[in-house]
Amino acid sequence: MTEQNTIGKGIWIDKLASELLEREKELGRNTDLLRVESGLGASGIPHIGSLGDAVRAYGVKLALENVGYKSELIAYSDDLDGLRKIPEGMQKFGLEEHIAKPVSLIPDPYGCHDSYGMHMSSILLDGLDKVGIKYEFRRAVDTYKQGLLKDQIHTILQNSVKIGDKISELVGQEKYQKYLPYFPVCAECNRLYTAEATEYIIDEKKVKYRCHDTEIGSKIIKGCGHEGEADITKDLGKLAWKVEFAARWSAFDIRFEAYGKDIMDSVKVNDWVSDEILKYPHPHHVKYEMFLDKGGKKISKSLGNVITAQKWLEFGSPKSILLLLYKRITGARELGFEDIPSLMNEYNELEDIYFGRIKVDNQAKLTKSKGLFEYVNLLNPPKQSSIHVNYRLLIELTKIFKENRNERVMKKLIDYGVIKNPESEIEKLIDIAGNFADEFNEQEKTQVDVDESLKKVLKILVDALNSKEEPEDIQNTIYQIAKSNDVQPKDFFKILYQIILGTSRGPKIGPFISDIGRKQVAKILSEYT
RNA sequence: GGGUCUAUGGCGCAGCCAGGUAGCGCACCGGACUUUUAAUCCGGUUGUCGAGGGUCCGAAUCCCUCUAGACCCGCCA
Repeated sequence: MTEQNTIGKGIWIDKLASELLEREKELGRNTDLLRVESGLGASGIPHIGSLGDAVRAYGVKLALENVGYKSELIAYSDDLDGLRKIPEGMQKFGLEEHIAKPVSLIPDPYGCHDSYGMHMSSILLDGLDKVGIKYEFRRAVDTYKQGLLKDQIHTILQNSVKIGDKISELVGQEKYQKYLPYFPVCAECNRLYTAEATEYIIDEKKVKYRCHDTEIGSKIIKGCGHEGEADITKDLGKLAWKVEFAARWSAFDIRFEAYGKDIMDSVKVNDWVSDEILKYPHPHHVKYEMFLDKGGKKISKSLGNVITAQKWLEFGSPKSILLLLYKRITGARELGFEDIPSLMNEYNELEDIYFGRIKVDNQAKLTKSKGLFEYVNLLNPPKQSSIHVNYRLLIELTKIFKENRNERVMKKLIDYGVIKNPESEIEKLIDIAGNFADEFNEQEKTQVDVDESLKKVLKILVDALNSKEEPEDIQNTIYQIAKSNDVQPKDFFKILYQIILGTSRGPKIGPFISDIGRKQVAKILSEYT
């Protein structure tokens, strides 16, 4: 790669934006405003993957602006989605009766938002706010209530036979050859999937439906038997996913939307519907892999399996999230909180490259790294480098110091020569590193076996620590005590680490004991004598 | 049935999307320091880049075929 053919800042986002622009030119569409869209689920607790969808779309918006176009991100919450499953940890709220109702019609069990759906969406929006993403928020419930999609719904229902056949051909799903791709909300019981629409009365813009028992997953949802007609311009209902995107793209004039591979088939159908039925050239796409939970690791157990932005931010900076999401788009990823430390350090490395403190010979890599750094800073990079402290070092230090943590870790960092003066920037890092240490420190309470001879030796050490010994001598003292009492120093040190740190290794023990405080250590050790 | 991704030292991974010196962490070996543990620091070893073919001056990277594994869709959204 040379200077002249670098697109934008040189990363995949720029390439995507340039593909998009090329396509728009070919189509000859107006490019005054290029809208990008991201969908938010509102039926469950938003995973960092849902955040990723919006963050990446925002990246494309930035890339478009960077080359002189106006762009806007629509964050669309599908809060007409029906509640199908009660999320982990929410069984206590008695949501059973609301199963199959649109999440925007279910009261917020936490009582802080106007509905269950809004509560969930807000968690995601809060995450976006915290990492600095700007967006225009729209809700499905308002979109349908205001009839913004009524023309598209009308066209789709008029062509339902053609669409049903095409869905069957493209993805092998035959359901829509029988039913309309539109689900009214039952006027009697407020449920969504139970109302089956069989006929569209074109002149009246109404669908006929009957509320019957239906199966979701392995559960049977009882319908109320109501038969009625729903006005698609007024009454509540929603298009099936296989056609809904297309309606929205056309109505909102969306030019770009990324999607996860799990909805690949839906996108395929929607592209066709958009192009052929609604006569709106579908937006440019990029497909991404889903984030998977780490297999076989215990880390998620205490936390539930959901990695939310909020939880991530307890342990890592907003930039670590942006780095995760902007560094690449391809490739299946197993993701866990244990990835945070390397991302924190990787950001520092990028910053060093950006400010020329690390030399990179390969011009292409240099351009890419700099570009990535700019995107992680949302194309508003800092003027000066921040102070860098290795995040893993911070975690180790915060493991050791639990009391007066900030002050003592800061002092250690100054001792080590990592920093010169206490900095508020570093204070924040110590806080989150401390959170990480507290949450993930393997408190395996390894049963420390202390036999009689060891007890004796420990007692001698406790006495020694309680005397007025100089800290410099602690290391030697321990060694001497072990040796003169026929205990292998190796074993003795190991036992000490186990008692003090809960691990079998650690920092040099003499200075370490004086860091914690001799009296304190003596007290801990005496419990084993 | 349809589709996507992954395969790189002993282990875990980066590099691939825009071809140009195969890299990192852990482990391992050696040295320094330490009164022999540990920690720290310095140095070092480890690779037919899953297999085969193609394009190219040049392929881990691009194209095709194959093998193995993971996941998604074929309820719903």
